[in-house]
Amino acid sequence: MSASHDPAARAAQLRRELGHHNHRYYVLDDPDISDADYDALINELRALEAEHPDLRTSDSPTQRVGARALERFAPAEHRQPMLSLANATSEEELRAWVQRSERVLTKQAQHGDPSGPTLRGQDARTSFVTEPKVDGLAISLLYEDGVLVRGATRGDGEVGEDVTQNLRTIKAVPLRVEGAPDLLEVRGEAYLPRAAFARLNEERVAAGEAPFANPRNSAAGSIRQLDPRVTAGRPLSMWAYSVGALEGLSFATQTESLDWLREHGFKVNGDIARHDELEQVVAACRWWEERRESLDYEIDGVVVKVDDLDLQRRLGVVGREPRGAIAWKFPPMTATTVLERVMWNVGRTGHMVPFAELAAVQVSGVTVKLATLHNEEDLKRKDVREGEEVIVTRAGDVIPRVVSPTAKALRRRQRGPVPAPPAQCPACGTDTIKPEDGVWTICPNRASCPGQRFQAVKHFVSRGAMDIEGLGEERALAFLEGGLIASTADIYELTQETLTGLEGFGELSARNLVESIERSKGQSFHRVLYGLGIPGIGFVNARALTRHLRTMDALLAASPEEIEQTPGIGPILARTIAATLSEEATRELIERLRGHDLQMVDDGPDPRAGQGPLHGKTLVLTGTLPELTREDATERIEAAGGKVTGSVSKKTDYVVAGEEAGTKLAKAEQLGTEVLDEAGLLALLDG
DNA sequence: CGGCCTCGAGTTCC
DNA sequence: CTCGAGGCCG
Repeated sequence: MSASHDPAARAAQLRRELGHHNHRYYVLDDPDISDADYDALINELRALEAEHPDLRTSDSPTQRVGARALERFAPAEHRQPMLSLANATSEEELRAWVQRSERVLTKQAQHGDPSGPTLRGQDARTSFVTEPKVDGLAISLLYEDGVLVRGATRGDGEVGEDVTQNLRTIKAVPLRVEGAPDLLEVRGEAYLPRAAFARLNEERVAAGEAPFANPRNSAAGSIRQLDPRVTAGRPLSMWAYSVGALEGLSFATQTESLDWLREHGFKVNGDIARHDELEQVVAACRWWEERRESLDYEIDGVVVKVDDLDLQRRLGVVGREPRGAIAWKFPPMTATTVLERVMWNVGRTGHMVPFAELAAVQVSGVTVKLATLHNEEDLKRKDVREGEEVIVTRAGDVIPRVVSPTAKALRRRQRGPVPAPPAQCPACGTDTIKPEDGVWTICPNRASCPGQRFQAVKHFVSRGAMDIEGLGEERALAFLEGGLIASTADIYELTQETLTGLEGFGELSARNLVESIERSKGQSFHRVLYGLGIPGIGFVNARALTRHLRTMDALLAASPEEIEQTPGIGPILARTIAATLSEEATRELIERLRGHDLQMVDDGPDPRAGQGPLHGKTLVLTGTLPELTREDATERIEAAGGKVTGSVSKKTDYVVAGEEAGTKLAKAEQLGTEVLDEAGLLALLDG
């Protein structure tokens, strides 16, 4: 067999052979030739393609390493939205989901839908498929006539990023699918095997580079590399788990589609199983959880799907979540480590806030060194001591939290003292006090404690208050320490001249900051009031007060009794608010801000005037909406007479669910609260 | 009195 | 997002 005879035929043969070897090696994990022999084949093909550029095809194995770097990724619109999944965190929720699915199907069947679901006996019953929920990056692969034409990330579910060049470098991604229908979209999870991740990190450390925090992050980061050669250097793999858009072929069940994918060169997890009974589903979830640590890939749960694809479609979509599938999430991971020290911070209102310094430990994929201890009472209740072992978790899988001492720590005969709040404020050294009836030890130096002032400035510039872009935590601290500002009002006296030349400031950034400070003067009165940081006036109460009393002058002149007339404000809050407002320091701050033309009058709609379409309705927002920001949505709901609260209860009329809706959506389902997506909300707003 | 709500605070990733 | 404390309201 000589290349000189017929280059085209030889090239085709090499491609076929290399495709076979790639599949054996990367998908089946069972190579049948040596690496050297493989290299010889690919080099021969490269040489051939270099000599005859017209022989180079986009599905050639040599094209797995893209040639040039991109400037940024093009948007890639999904043929079918890539939805997120509802979560079940307990067996009960999983059972509830199964029962609910079957109930919905039964109801549809009873309504005599002629093409209704298959019934077995009285109730609609179906089989379920359990699949590992791999912690990686969801991707979509689009094949036209069997050739990979586009690979995309999930993005917002509607539009992702075109990362075709990078996905081509993944050996488990077939570039060509023999016997594929006209159009085929395969969905899967790109991930970095644990062993490969460990190796990669060793190499990075050896090369003096920072190691990656966890396989998930490095997989996501690798795929979003602009230069595909970097991606090619990362040993990524991919599990295929479903078929999206499809033309020229159809599947009756999830199982059938997975079998097809497996037979056509995709890597499909071999432990995916089908079950007829709920008990088997639960058992499978437990089985995965037990094996979790021993797998070569990270999983954070199990996806349970209704096997019958027609039934899946019938179950429909609520919010952004298909009802035909659910993610059974493993309980948040905990870890054991040593509580090295209990430290204290000063909160905005002067509270001493304890936090834990921990011996660094991995908790569900990230390194944790600090964790909240909440407050003094909580600290006492938890019964932890410095130098002892504690259990750490991540609340909502995000915020590190000390749960309790370990059993071992509790068994110690001689335990250290219960950590006590400091006698002096850690920020200003003033003697702390603990009011008789209070839970918190406080720093009484409200006016000039640098800790409290920092918190006050941080709060004032924050997103919910004046939202001053370019003035974050770090700069606020630098300005305070540099003596540039002493209070929030001083922010409005910063000029381009004072800023230019300061550490980190050029002419441009100085101008930008001055501009955004100027812009913040347009923020509405309720934001200003909230920004003052008066105890008891959070975002909601600020809104209520400005609505009710309309102007700063009216508020300053109001007696506690008058303030109490505001909906949501009772006698206790009214008294403390009036007291704080009458303090000299508060008055002075307000007058200075007024001097800088901040809004002191509510120009919003008078709630008594309009009766909007949402009048008297309570809504809860959860997840990320496709278009509206949370603030926009809140504003529009309120303009329509509705109220937005933070948690779902019996009083909630609607839950508006977006991307990655959390527990609130689950709660809504449980209570039977009506769930809307953004379009549904907009429709309501229009009446 | 009990349910519901708001406030205030923390932290890590990108 | 999540939690505890505690105020508000029916």
